[in-house]
Formats: sequence, structure tokens, C-alpha cells
Amino acid sequence: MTKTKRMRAAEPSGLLVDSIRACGLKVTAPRLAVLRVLDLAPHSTAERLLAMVRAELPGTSLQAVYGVLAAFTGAGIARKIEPAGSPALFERRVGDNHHHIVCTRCSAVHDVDCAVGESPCLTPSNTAGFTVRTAEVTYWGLCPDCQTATLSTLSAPAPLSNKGAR
Amino acid sequence: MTKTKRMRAAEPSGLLVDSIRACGLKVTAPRLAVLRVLDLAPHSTAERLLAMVRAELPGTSLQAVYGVLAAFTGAGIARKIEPAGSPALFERRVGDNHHHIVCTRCSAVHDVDCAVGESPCLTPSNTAGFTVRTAEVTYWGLCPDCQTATLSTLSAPAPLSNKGAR
DNA sequence: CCGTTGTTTTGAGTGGCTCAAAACAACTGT
DNA sequence: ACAGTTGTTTTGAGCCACTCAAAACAACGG
Repeated sequence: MTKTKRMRAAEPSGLLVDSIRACGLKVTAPRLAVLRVLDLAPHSTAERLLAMVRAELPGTSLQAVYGVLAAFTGAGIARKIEPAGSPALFERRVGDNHHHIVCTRCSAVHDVDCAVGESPCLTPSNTAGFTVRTAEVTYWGLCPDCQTATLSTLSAPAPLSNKGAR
Repeated sequence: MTKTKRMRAAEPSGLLVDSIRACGLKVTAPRLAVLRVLDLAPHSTAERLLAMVRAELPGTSLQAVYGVLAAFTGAGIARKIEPAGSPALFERRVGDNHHHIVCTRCSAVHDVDCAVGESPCLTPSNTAGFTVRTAEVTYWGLCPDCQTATLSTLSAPAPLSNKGAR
């Protein structure tokens, strides 16, 4: 068994440090690392983030990443999105009401600013007595790469499921 | 071990039978049963559907239900929705572009017709080159019951996660 | 520098779902 | 009405993404 050494957080100050400390969380090496790679690769799974974190912090555990992400989303400095059929994805962009478009073929995800400048989509017609707090929009389609790929090869677009359409 | 006997499909004709046969699927007892309970309890999990199906068809297996649901969604006579943090839910309402509102406290789900009569929310501003096929909207809020419950008891509303807001 | 508080590691465990082989029933043709 | 073919269901195993809990350990306040 390899003796894993835990690492000091280093960096007495900095933007990342500040945003962690600002929400009352202790500044630790895994948290700094996760925050850093979250900027480098938004819409990443915990697993993917772990791989990136380990590049600079080899002893990091998957549970640590889950813990960090839970702390971040709880504190409001990260957001968790869960597209159907995909493991959870995380991003730092938060509090600016944007949505996501997912490629049905390769699962690539991009940000989409709220439609039409307004928020009409967030005012449903019949709420059946529900109080609407938030609305989430997920667009499904083909990313540029997969558009050309499907045109040329006629390979199956592998539909994930039937969604609410139009 | 109880010897489970498989059951004949019965019912030579009928609405349920027709809608199954119409999409090229064989008519079987589990399929009829699932289709029936899907009407009785929309937005149910596979597990819940199984429980209901077993009331009339005791030997049914969970995998059968998954198989039936996969066949139905594939054939377009059922729809699968996957709200964040919830197992998949199924419903028969299909092809009419409606969305869903989920209670953040008790996970109750209701249908919501597409906002504002139009489909403005389905025309994102910047698609980053993506071709939009479908859009899915999930509203999050409190159902009538949980609104009163939270007012009177001040019990924690148990937020599921932070969503795209406004 | 020490103690308290809270995070990370380590390890186990769960729910929801998928895959595969074999038993078996639905439909086709006769 | 019956047998063959095709496709569904049962049975059983297995996987992924994630959660829970205890113990080791580090961050921050004093």
C-alpha cells in the first residue's frame, strides 16, 4: 500500500482562495484544485475532474471530489447539472441563469443564455397550484462536429430517448 | 421456489391492444398491464409500475417492466422523463409537447403545457452551432400541499440542488 | 504552537439500471 | 387447430454513479 501524504493548501491569497473563503469554507488543496479545473473544463463529471485534479494532486480520492463539489454547490459557487442519461456535470458559472444544449450523439454540452432575453419560458401557463421557484431548460440536438459526421457517414445518431419536443 | 406461470395476453381486441399492435409490437400480458397502470398513475417509476402491475399479474419481473417501457418509449407510445435526482418516470402523454413541474420537497410531478402558447423558450439565442432538435423544460417549486406544510411547520424545504434560476 | 473544527481518506454499501442466456409465448403460415 | 419462427419474459449476474461512516488528518483561531 502506498503511503499517501496529504498536502498543504499553500497559496496564502488569490482569486480562488478568496472565493472559497468568502463562502465560509476552509481553503484546502483539493478545493483549490477542483475550482481550478472547473474553470479549465466546465461541464465535467466528478470522475473527469478527479483525473484532472490528480495531475497536480495525485493522492486525491473520488470521494474528496464529491465532497468538494457538494460543498461548492451548497455554498453556491458551483452548479450541478444532470442531463438525462448522463452522470452529473459541474460548472462554475452560477447565478446568471443560463441553460444548456446537449449533443444527442456525443454528449457535448454548451451553455445557452436564456432565450429571447426575457424569461418567458419560466412562466408556465397552468402550474396546478405549484409555486414556481426555478426553471431549467435543456436543449437537445447535434453539435457542429456531429452534424457533419452524421451527414457524411449516415451512422446512427443514437437517440437517447424521446423528449418533450418542438 | 415458487413455480411462476406465464400468462396469456387475453383480450383479443381493445384500445390498449390496438395501440400496442399499431406500433408493431407483440401484445403480451405485461405490456397490457403496464400500459393500463401507466394511465392510472402517470409519472411513475419502473418500480412503482411493477408494484401496480403485480396486483393483477403477480409473477411479473422488474426487468420485464424495464423491457416493456423501453419498447414503449422506443415505439413512441410512452415517454421517459428524468428529473435531476430522481429515478426515471414514465407517462403515456406523448407527442403533445408538455413539460413538467416537480416539487422540491415531496417530488410530486405535474404536467405543464408549453409556456405562453408559443414556443419561445425553445428558440435559444446562441446555439454555438448546435442544431436544436428538442427542448425540455423542468420547473421546480412547491406543490400546494408542501406550500402549506412549509408555512405552518417551518420544516426544512430540503433543496435538491441549485438550479438555473429566475 | 496547540486545540478545535471540519475536511479528506479509506472502505463498504446502495439504488437504479443494463446485459445475457435460457424458458417461453405471440403471431404467421398452413 | 397446430407447428415453426420470432421476439418477449424470466432468471441471474453485474455495473455505474453516488452515498454513508469511521478514522486520520489539516486549516484556522487563539
